[in-house]
Amino acid sequence: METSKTPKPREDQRVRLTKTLLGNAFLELLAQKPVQNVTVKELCERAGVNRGTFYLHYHDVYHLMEEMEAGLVADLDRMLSEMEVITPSATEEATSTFIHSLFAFFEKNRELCAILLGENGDKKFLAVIIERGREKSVAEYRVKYPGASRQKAELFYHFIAWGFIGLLQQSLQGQPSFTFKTAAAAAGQIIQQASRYFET
Amino acid sequence: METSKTPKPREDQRVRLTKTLLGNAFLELLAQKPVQNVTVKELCERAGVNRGTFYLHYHDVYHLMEEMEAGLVADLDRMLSEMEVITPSATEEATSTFIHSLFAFFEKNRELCAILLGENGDKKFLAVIIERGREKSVAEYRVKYPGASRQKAELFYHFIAWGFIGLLQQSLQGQPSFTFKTAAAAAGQIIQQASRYFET
DNA sequence: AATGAATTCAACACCGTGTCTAATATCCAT
DNA sequence: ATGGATATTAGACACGGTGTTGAATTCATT
Repeated sequence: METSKTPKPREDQRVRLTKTLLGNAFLELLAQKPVQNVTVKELCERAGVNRGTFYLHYHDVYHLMEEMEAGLVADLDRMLSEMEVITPSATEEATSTFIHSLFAFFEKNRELCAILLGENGDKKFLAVIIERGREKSVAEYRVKYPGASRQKAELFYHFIAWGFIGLLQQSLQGQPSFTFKTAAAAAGQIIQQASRYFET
Repeated sequence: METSKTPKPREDQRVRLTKTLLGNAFLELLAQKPVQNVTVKELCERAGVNRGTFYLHYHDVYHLMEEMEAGLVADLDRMLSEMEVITPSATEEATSTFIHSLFAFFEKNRELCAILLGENGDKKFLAVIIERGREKSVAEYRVKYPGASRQKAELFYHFIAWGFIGLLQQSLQGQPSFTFKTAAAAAGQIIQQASRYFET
């Protein structure tokens, strides 16, 4: 038998079209108002799609949003696994380029990410993003700093991850003094210094 | 004339009652479902308050939520101004106790904070909290590390603030390994190490 | 006790929702 | 290219929550 799962017959062209139309219209609306104020009616009108068609694919607006998030997370996972090259002896340069790659990823998907991470954003998305990097990062820390307890590594990771997202979020919101480059550089340096926490 | 502003005739007992009833019922519901699924109807039924009365005080559920947030922020501001004692030469202990105080504050208002900072929480609240501490903290950094540029201080603050909230949020969610004490201690140590960023 | 204000109750039109049907348009495989 | 399958459309429907109103009533304050 061939790959029993995910034969991926590639979605019908019509479906892809309507989904794209809905997605674009959704982004336009989210740039104006929070999700909870986006109505299926106006969304479909803007997209030029029949309201009934929407319900053929999604339960409600939140379902649509989740699907878009899922796509983004899938891309992120793909990127992370590509640089899976485990770095037990991660040099400062390695982590630096890693951080830069992350920033680049979010920069590439700027429009959606700015919305999901901005005010009116979805905190679940934030939680998922952070959870995605947790296991791998904690494992890496414990290799790098053998003396550290699991709890210590977890505490450190959460602090660092949130801090990272904080700078990233500021960049995405278009703060002029928070360029992607400067923010990424700062994140790298701060994290490096903070790592001394393990020598406590 | 007496204090022209905020004569504070103290709200009528009746409105205080209805507001507390609504507030409590709101918290109960928020523990079960996200805000966007809370309906005015069920909220009033649970609170034992007439639906018309609700509209006498609030536009919608979000208005109610904002008022509760505002109260919390006001308390926080009060607490911050009380320890206004500017610490140009802030010792490690001073910042440590400061962090501990912050954790204590959130612990005291645990129920509401856990909701506002948890999944389904309000990202605006997070933004407000962080903005509240920004100016003062940045100013303090620039006194402590005279060589640091404003931008550098801002970058550092955002990273630290988000990291702090990250640990706090984990504690509030009741992660067993993230006690308030351990989380506060970790935050203090990590921040202390990270401060070396200014010596870069 | 009297005044003023807050609450209640019922009713109202309005709007978005979610579902359904039949008709139409479009895709995909043969 | 033609077929059958499938997606989209248009319209209608009941349902439920919304936000507002008016009159009656309860309650707090003086």
